[in-house]
Amino acid sequence: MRQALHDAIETLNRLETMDALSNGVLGLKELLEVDHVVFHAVNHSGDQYVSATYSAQWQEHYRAEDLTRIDPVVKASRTAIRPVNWNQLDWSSKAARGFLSDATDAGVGSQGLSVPARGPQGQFAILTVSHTIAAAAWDRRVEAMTDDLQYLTQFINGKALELYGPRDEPSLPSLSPRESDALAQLALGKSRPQAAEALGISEHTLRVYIESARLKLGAKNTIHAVARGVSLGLLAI
Amino acid sequence: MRQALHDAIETLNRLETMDALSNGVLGLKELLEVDHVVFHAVNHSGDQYVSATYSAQWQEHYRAEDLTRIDPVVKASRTAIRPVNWNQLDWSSKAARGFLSDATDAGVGSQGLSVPARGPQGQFAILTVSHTIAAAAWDRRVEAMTDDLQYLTQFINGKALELYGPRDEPSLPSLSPRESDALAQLALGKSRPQAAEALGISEHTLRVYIESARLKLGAKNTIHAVARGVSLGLLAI
DNA sequence: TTGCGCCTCCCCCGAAACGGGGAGTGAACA
DNA sequence: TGTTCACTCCCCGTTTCGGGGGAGGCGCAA
Repeated sequence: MRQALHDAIETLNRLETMDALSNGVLGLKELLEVDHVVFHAVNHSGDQYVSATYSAQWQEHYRAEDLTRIDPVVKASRTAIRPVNWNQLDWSSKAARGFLSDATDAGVGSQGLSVPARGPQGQFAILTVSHTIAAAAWDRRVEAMTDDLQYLTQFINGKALELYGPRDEPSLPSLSPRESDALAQLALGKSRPQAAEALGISEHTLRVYIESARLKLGAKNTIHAVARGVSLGLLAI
Repeated sequence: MRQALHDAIETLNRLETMDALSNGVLGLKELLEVDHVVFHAVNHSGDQYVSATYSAQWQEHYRAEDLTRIDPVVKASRTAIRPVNWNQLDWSSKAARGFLSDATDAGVGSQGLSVPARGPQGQFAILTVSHTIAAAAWDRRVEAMTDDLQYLTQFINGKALELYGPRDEPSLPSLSPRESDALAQLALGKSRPQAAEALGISEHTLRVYIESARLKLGAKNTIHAVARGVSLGLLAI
């Protein structure tokens, strides 16, 4: 399977459009021998990019109801270091059980594994495989495929970012070390007087750096500048 | 080499302390057949964690001069999707050339490859291997080792986060969807009136969500709350 | 039935931030 | 030599923020 995986990755690597990549992702269903495969990039300027083998009906329902806001899989994956086995999610709330029930009715699969991947500018994506199978059998398959899926997910995410990326941030801003320091101090919770003191400069000087950084980031205000700095990975916090 | 890599990862996986992981990282130098290996976690509450085979003198100099602020490798890796070959960095500025000169004098190695890795809460780390070799020969080695290094880096980063993580964020906050929405709108650059309008609520209501989210995040002010929300991956932006 | 969380809305006032403006020095580069 | 960038500092009026307070309805779980 590992050689087939490597071949699949080489094939994916040659693709040059998001549509082709999307089709390539859908094709992984046979290779991975699961009911469904989903690549779900949650952050792209607030938009979402989904490539899934789920039914069009379920995908439309998910989108229309904005289920990303309450999807326990997305919630858990956002803060996960390792891949998330659906078995280990908290399904205790009524909303989560309702969601799972609706999803199962829609043919999503009773078991799943979701692998998070992150990009340099705060982008976040999940590769999910799901299957209808007994929990114990699924756990064994999960143990066998986790390493390969992590590599596959990093690769697909990297490829998606490369294909999509130039539109995200045509020209990534560069902050001077002091500009970065100024925003970082604010991001760490310091007030302006405290930030100025921490950096050994006056509040007036700090303000100049904040303003300059704000303009470079194309931000509308200081909160926006800090948010962009953090999500672009420009602040050492 | 791949079987040896897999064995090394299994050994690393059994480690239970950061010191042991650090020693394990140092030991990768022989396996990878390079002059130096460095695991450099740049974000841990603003602190840095470094495990490197560089000389103690260079490490102390790097720390004392806070060279992370100007290190072109760190700068490029922060925003990189793929591993960064030092050959492809911008060494044109005097500061960058001075840095490279000092580093080379300190025995760092003339060529390097740096692999970025990210954590769910905005953590950022780099696994760097460096070697003194001709550029063309290095490029060939890079091509051969990139996939393995990406997997190795994700693994070490994940392990480091697991070992270190409980101290980072003992209890990860959970925001209600509306709280998250409120901060997300601010993070996207909207003023409070605009954010309220976008969400279809009053400014007073928005303020309640901002305050509530701020308390849950343990933030000192709104900027801090947004920064934490973004870096913790809690905001869909 | 009670308590809690989420979502919704309002008021006052002092402190802080913002938006506009002004200025300087030193180093590096064309 | 002139320009640009980074780093440094100051003023003032207006706007926004944050800390304090108040209130309601709805749904869910114990």
